[in-house]
Amino acid sequence: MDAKIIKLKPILKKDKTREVLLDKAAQVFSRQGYQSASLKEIASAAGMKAGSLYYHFASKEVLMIEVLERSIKFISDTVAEEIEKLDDDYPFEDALNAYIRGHLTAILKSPDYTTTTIRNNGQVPKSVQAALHPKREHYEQQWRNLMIQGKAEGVIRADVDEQLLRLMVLGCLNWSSVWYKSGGASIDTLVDQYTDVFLNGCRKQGVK
Amino acid sequence: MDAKIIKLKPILKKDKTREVLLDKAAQVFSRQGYQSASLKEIASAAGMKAGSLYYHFASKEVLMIEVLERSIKFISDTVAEEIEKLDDDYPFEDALNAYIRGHLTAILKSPDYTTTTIRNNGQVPKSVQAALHPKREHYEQQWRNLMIQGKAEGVIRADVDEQLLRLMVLGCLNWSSVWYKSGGASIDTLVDQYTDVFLNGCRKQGVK
DNA sequence: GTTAGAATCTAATAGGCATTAGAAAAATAA
DNA sequence: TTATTTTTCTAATGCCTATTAGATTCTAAC
Repeated sequence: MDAKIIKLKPILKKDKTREVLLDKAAQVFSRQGYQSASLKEIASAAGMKAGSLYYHFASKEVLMIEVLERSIKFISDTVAEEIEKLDDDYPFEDALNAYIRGHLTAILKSPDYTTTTIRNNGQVPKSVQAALHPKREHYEQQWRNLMIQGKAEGVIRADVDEQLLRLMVLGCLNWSSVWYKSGGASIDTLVDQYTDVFLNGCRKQGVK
Repeated sequence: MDAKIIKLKPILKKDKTREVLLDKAAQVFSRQGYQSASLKEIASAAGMKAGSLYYHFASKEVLMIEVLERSIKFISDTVAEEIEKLDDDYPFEDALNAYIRGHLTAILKSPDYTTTTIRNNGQVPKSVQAALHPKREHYEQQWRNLMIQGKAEGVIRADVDEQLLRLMVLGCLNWSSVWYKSGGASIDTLVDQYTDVFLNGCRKQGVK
């Protein structure tokens, strides 16, 4: 209780190993799903035995929670980056495009973490679901605010329910991770068509 | 090898039990996912022991395959019903509405079977996935044809990719099963807004 | 080189799982 | 009733699982 009050540089190997474990866990969870992913497989992908994993994470659940937290943060951050690229006083159309671009980029470019979030939506223990709820809710609120902006600006038609619209867009985006294969259409192509169709519809003007 | 050539009425209890088992399996699979659904739970929901299940189904995989086959057939049939309600020479817009109504009705009104299909998309053994592929493909082809009709009629804009459009709509519909709670918005409300937004967009005419 | 702590491994626990073979029971037919 | 077939149960198989405690090895500071 005297000297050595300051303990600096606890840069341990531990932290790096944690990163590797989380990455491998995301990989395995996203491909196999929570239940059928085994700690043995995750550990061995990180070059260690299953038991050693418990030095870094208290349980499989805790590991999953951390993967999912990172996933949500990553999506949220990517959206924020896109928003920051806009000028101030951006109109709703630009904001929508930025949200779509951010969410889709995050999902499709780093699928390990984000696919874990999307695929394991309902199949994860309730305790995990509960732990994630606040962050999930916070991100969803941003989308709600976006729709409110659209209504406030008078861009979104009055007879379009903005809650449903939000769920339409997000469903469309999330489902992309189910079918998207890199090498096909570019993400930009998706973003532009999604924005265009949601704003203007697929129908040619002047028809009927 | 003489008389008794005709064996009629093999109406056994077996067939009814199979039905019950399939229904309960759909319920459990849809809620827990393939891997974490246990045959013990399915069997006990049908009032029997896990071992007895093997009198009716050769394996867990076979059981899952049959559930999924029924699910696809159910969705496909429901869509077909909606199409039959239309007059002959229906325009693309009506067909789109019928497809959306059929698919969504099937998904949301009988969620046990259909949610199994949607939730377990990537988390099921490859053998199961392979067994289902033909029926899945056949149903998807109907949607492709719908989009081709829209293009042929000149209703869908030239700069809208019809493959992407199909994936947008289906993603939007399928994702509904993730968030939809009976008691909220009616299915008809969803159908109408989905059709409207995909055809016309959410943007008010004349803005900008 | 000694020592302390960090990181990993070994080996065991306890439990769940799908699956199977044969006994038992239930339903049906004679 | 008896005989036969259909259906279910029992009990065991072997395998895989998450988790734990303690021994072991590795790392870094002195």
